[in-house]
Amino acid sequence: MAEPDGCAVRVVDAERVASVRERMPAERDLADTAEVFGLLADPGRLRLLLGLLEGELCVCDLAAVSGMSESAVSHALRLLRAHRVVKARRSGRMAYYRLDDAHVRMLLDLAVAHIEHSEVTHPERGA
Amino acid sequence: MAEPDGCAVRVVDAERVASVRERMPAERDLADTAEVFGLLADPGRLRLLLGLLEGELCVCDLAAVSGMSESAVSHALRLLRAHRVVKARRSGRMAYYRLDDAHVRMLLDLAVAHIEHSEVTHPERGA
DNA sequence: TTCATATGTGAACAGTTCTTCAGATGAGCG
DNA sequence: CGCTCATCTGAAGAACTGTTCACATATGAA
Repeated sequence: MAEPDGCAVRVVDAERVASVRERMPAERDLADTAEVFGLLADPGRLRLLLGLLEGELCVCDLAAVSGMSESAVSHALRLLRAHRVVKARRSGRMAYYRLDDAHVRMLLDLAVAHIEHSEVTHPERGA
Repeated sequence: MAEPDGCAVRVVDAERVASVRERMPAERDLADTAEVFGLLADPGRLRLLLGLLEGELCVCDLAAVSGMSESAVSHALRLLRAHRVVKARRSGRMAYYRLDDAHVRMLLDLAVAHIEHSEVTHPERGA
């Protein structure tokens, strides 16, 4: 206890601060979580992942679906692959990608639900 | 139908592509969603928001909780405020912030649940 | 093998983001 | 009023990100 923490930061509610800091996840978990959110923080990658929600697609179809160049898609997929968010299945010279992270799928489902719901509550935005 | 879309992209499964594109949310919704994820894609902001999960805190306590400088906290809070993720209550010269977005709270809860769960499934990471 | 095709990669560039520093604002106190 | 303290802000620089272009790899067909 009584960790000085190196920072000369004033504190108002010391008890709350201590309690919140105790529950704060480890730095590594926070970084991992932030990274996952970061993967979803790009409209292009979001389009790719939403496209994969219903099943696997090959790279060229993902390009068609997302409107991105095939190179951009390949770079994006490499990033997603590196984080085990998608998985590739090769068949001949084609590569079929699919979602491979249940947590990310939940986040995507939640996002879709939110978008659809906001189309109800904010119909002025139109389709 | 038969939109050329300007892009000369080959397509393998034209039917799937058409179906997926039909369900694809509007560009604006995708951009909004990506922005929200982007707000959560930073360990510092994540610490601030997790700190607010249990109730409001003033800026200096948020700095203590997150280990960030008060200036960095203020900048982060301004960003979150601009996106209506947090809300400020002023009392004298203090500013008390609290979460103000049910959707973001859900995402945070989901993240916390995932972190706690992964501590069970990957105990080697320790606390 | 040679060719065409599907995907993957590296380098470079533009745009964005995060932090810090210095100072501004604004409230309370004497 | 002048002073202090809590918060906010703008500017500047470093670091990161996403895209493009050119090329590499690899598979299947001829």
